[in-house]
Amino acid sequence: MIAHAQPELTKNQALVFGSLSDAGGPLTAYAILDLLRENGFRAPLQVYRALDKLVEYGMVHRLESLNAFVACSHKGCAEHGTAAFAICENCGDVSEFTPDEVIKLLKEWTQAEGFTLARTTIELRGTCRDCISQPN
Amino acid sequence: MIAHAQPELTKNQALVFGSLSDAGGPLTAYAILDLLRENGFRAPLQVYRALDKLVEYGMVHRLESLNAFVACSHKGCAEHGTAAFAICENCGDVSEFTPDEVIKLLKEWTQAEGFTLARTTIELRGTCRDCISQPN
DNA sequence: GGAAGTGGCGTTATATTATTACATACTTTC
DNA sequence: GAAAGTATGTAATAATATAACGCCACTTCC
Ligand SMILES: [Zn+2]
Ligand SMILES: [Zn+2]
Ligand SMILES: [Zn+2]
Ligand SMILES: [Zn+2]
Repeated sequence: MIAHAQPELTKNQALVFGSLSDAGGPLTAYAILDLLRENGFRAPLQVYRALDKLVEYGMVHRLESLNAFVACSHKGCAEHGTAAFAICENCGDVSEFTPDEVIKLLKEWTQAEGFTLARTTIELRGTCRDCISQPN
Repeated sequence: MIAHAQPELTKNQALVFGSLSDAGGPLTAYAILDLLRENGFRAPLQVYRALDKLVEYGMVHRLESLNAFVACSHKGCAEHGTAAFAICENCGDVSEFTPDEVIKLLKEWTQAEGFTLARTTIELRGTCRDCISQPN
């Protein structure tokens, strides 16, 4: 949908994206900061500035209900339609998916309302299959 | 969907709900606190505790992408299905709606995934009809 | 009545998340 | 080389949210 070529990342952007990719799940900005202190990071703004760009490039998604960030789950972060997220409140796992039919319905609603849609947040909170089947 | 009888509100809950109803739009917890200082409010917890209950009762909704709260737009706050919100980034207006078909599709996804859904956040950001037609 | 439990409230302090402001450095463009 | 644009570093602060403690009112159970 949003067509971004895979951009050259600056040093800080690459470090932040690496942290998120390695984590394999959501991290808060301050968690990233702590991970990157050994790489010379000293202040939150270094993280937030990189995150702003990475989100703009579509390589990282912001989870509004967690105030956290997660690397896009797609290979090479190819551009894709609006994403939705299922967040397990037990283990913290986040599943990204692309509910095209849902997006289509929401777009129809906005068009009927005359609302110009810029950005859509869809976040499901609950318990993932693994946590249900393995109650610890 | 969620069946809550209209509960008796405590004094603080009534004050907070009144602020949100009067505002006719979203307020942050600290904005509510400032509004209620003349009513004796002194600390954020007084607001947050009331908001927790009001959200639990379904009378107030939390807007995750704004870190703000809004009174339910339904008369008497009758229980209703999962709500979605269209938020105008120009004028701040928030429209609450109940996209039942969207919710149905999302539920189908969660059932297929074995994900036990507890709570759904759907927030659309953009520009409302009025702000489009009256560009200031 | 008294003990124990529950829920709301008030207050202080603190934690967490995010931005403002200003200075420096480097690159691209003309 | 000047100008503009972009990335960076740093300190300070703003904005959002919770922890911890004690008090009071009320209920329930013996
Ligand atoms: Zn993605
Ligand atoms: Zn889980
Ligand atoms: Zn509602
Ligand atoms: Zn508007």
